[in-house]
Amino acid sequence: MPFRFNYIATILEENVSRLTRATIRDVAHAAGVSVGSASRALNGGRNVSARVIEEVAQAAKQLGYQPDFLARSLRTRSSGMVGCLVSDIANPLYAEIVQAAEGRLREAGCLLVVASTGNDPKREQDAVAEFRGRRLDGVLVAPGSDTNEKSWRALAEAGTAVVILDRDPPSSDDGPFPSVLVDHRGGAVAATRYLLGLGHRRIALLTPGARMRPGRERIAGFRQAFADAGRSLDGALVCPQESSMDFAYSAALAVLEAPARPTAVIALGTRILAGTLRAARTLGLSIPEDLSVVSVGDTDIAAVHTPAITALRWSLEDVGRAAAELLLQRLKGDGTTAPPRALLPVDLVLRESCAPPTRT
Amino acid sequence: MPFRFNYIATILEENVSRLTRATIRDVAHAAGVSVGSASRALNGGRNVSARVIEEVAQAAKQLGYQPDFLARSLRTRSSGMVGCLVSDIANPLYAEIVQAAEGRLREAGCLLVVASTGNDPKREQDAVAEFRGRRLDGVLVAPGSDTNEKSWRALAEAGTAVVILDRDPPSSDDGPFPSVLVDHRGGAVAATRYLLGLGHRRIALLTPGARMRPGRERIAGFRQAFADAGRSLDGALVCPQESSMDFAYSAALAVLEAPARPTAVIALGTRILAGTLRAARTLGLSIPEDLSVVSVGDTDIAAVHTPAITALRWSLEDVGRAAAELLLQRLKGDGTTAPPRALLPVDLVLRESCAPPTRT
DNA sequence: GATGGATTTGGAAACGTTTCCAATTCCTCT
DNA sequence: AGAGGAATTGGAAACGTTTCCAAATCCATC
Repeated sequence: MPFRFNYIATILEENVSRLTRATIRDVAHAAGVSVGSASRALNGGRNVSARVIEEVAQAAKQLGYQPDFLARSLRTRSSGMVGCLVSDIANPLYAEIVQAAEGRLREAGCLLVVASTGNDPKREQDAVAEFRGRRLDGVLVAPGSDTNEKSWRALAEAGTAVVILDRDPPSSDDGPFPSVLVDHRGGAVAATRYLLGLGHRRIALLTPGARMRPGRERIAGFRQAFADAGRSLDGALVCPQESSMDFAYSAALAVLEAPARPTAVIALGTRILAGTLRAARTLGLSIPEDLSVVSVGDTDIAAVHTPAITALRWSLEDVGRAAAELLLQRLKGDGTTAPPRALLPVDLVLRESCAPPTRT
Repeated sequence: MPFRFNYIATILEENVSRLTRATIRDVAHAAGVSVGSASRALNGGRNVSARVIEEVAQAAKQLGYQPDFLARSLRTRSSGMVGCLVSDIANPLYAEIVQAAEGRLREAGCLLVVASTGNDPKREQDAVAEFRGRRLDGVLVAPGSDTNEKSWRALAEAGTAVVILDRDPPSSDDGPFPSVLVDHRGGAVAATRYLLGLGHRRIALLTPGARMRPGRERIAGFRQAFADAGRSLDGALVCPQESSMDFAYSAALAVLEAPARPTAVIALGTRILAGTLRAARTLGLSIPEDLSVVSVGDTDIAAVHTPAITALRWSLEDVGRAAAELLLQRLKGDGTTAPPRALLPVDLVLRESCAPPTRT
């Protein structure tokens, strides 16, 4: 059928000269069918004859046809894009989650757009609005603060599927969102119980604060482990603090210089761990003889340090993938079922940084 | 004008009941103007009377109108989105770049979509095609391999603005892309010269290989510093190697156990640094007395280690921001000017891990 | 007050899809 | 062979914008 080839040649030539891509109209024309049929043939092939599918596929291939997702999205009201909103993408904690989520979403043909908020509620709300304007199909979000009502409201009103990353929505809000939670409480219990089991009684929990779910849960777990063991907890040993490096150092120093110095420390986060290790060195405390250390979060530093630091570990990859999964499920499903909730385990990785306390 | 308020009320009611958002048509109708005028009034206000602008703005506000970016993009052929393609977003190296780029792009009203390729050329090309299909305005990309012709071709044919992150396109290709490069060579020269100046003669360069620009440039800088000093370079001291943690450890071990063991090591990357430090510990070599160490890349480990490790540092934030800047410039401009090229400096951060070699 | 140009306006045509609807074709069964 | 239903098809209407074009209005000048 020379006609078709001529036609294709014509279109190709036009495209080259105009620097414009082939549209489905070109494909349809080249295949000698209507636009509607071409569309049907290209998508799934519901209600099209095999012949048409074949013809269209061939024409599409010859023209190098690539569908325009924008146009499709406009029509179908689904952009095939998902947003991820975290305070700081550069934070390895979030970076790995983003990475894993992107992987799963790509399998489903979704793109992931990222935005960091720098913990600014204003920017959080702006980003949600922006996402909404772009008709993103869903959002993975770790609000910078659990308690900012406005942000939660913005999410509720965004009208897209939402999955929360390791945060607790204010309980009262209308229909909590699906969420992926990490069992920080269980982890803290395990770590504390372990130290108690080694014989430690004065244990310091160095935490950047209880503003958000992870911190809250860890503190709760810490207390719970003491309660379970029938031991009373010296409240002063929970030390909420800022997490800047220098501050962590001086705070750790203060704790370790106290008259009844703790014999074990649970350090939350990279910075606090680093500050603690440095403080221990400054004071000439050797680990684990003079001081046992557990890191919450298994970072490079914990793994590489000498001695290697016992750490609580959870899979960020799982968090990301579970979040993507939940979201996809939400997008497919009718959304009428109760919001699902994934709780991911935390493991205690035993290394060399803990030992029974020496009597002094 | 009760008519208008009634109308607005009607639209709002419809929207609530249909769960559909107000369109520009609604706004125009509510304001009593044509759709065209409404559009003009909402964008910039070129060729519209002040009265119309006012009316439209008010109607838009009352209806909670939010423009639909998809529709706009379809019409204007510009999606306001930029892609970022790297091997691994979770790698802190890239994560920070992404973070910075996103910040700058947001200022310009662009969204950033990310994709990681896992160093798979196939996925790289797929992603470029996907981006193209979504009509992304541009791409920031760090190809997983400098040498894969196909990937470069895919980029060239993508028809979008491209900015390369710290990679060298094959020289011959048609019109190289704008790029943001880091002066790894200069950094390597500085580090090597510094060690030579301290009196070191046997210096090992532990590198994950020369497959990509950063490695190549560092090796070149290393050689150059020797040449500049009029010293001959023992070729064996350049040790290309895989960068898995265990492998890095055993490789470092092998180097440090060699008969004429090097008195200084330049370690490229987190893993190799960690492996080197561990190997030194294993062999009972103390730093810096028995072994001087320079880290290429200023990571947590380098900064926190005891002794703190002297490191080559460059600003990932600058890389990200410069890349975004270049891309935006490219998007605004006619693109006819020569592709710009940003070269970012590398600094040697002096810490405690280097000293003159002891005569043994 | 008519003339002319500049400004503002409304209507409609894109942008590239998908999907609805009616019309056509194709089977199968009487 | 004709009827009836299922499958396929073409044409057109959306989706929500921006932008083009021609018509209408304005304002100053003659």
